[in-house]
Amino acid sequence: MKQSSTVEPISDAQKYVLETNRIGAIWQICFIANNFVFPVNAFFGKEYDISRVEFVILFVLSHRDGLMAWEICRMTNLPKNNVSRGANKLEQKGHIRRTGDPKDARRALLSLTETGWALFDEMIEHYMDRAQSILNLLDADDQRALDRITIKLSNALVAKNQD
Amino acid sequence: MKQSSTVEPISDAQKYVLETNRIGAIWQICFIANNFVFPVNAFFGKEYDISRVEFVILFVLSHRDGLMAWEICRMTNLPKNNVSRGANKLEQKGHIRRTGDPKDARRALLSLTETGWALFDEMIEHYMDRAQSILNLLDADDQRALDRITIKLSNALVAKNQD
DNA sequence: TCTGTCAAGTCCCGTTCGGGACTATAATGC
DNA sequence: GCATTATAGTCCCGAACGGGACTTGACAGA
Repeated sequence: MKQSSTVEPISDAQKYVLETNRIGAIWQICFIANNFVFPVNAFFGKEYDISRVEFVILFVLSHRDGLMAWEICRMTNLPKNNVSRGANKLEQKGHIRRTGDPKDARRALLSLTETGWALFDEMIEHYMDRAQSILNLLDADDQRALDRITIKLSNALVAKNQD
Repeated sequence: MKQSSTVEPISDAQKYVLETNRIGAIWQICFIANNFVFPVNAFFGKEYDISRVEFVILFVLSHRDGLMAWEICRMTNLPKNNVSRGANKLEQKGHIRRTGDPKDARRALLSLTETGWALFDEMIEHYMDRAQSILNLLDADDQRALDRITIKLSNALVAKNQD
């Protein structure tokens, strides 16, 4: 591997940043997230013709069916026009269904169709493999601790964002 | 707060996803990263007219001066055209300087200027405040554990990507 | 029942993004 | 020395993104 003119390998510079940066774990978290999300999205885009936003919608609906678009926005921090577009595309492709709320014509409850479930089940396998191959770089104790702490932090963020 | 027709508050659905999702800590990590990065970028864009990529370049250069664009790409997973654009804009604004390598005309070493350092010092304060306000949702032990584990995982990813 | 306000979703439009082709320079092999 | 390959960086262009205006429908208050 060719090195920079500083003679120092990149991995050393990366480690230096990781270990001395002034925003601590947040930098690492963004680094890990980017390392995971970009390749996976690129793969999904090519393999399944599903964008990041579309996958997130499928993912959320696989846990709670019958959500409205704005609920998905709140749950994921995605802007509503982005979710709107994603939901429209998924509907066009037949992966989700909109059920109008008879009591409120503005509302549309989104839910996965048969083919949507089939697609999601296939995609989530790839996703899990990739996620696990990253997490397996840690030993079992650290994996458990990471899971516990990130759930705690996420829940705290949810609560914080609520008001 | 208006609730969905499912009667269930969104935060409950969010918690459910967080705790039952099949990709584990990776979902949480992406969630936390997005929760942090989006608002901060929006703020920086307005307040300092600095995009995400530009800030990342400043951030990396603040740790290791005199890097080349491709090294920043490797360190951050950003595509090279994006870094190229960011570096050009930062140069136009006078925040970084390109020093041509006399031995290799293709190479240009990037380094922060005085004004670049001044800008970065100001921005990093905001960044640290935001990061800390999120991390402080955890107790001191968990903060330490999270830092330790994410550093370990990041370093492992760096090593994995190397080959 | 009219009017003002709010809420869900869509549309418009300028910006950012990123894959891949391309340019320019250096290194390598014969 | 010349042809080939590799490397650093830029350019082009279509796709994705997101702020904010807009549309439509619901609802509260007088």
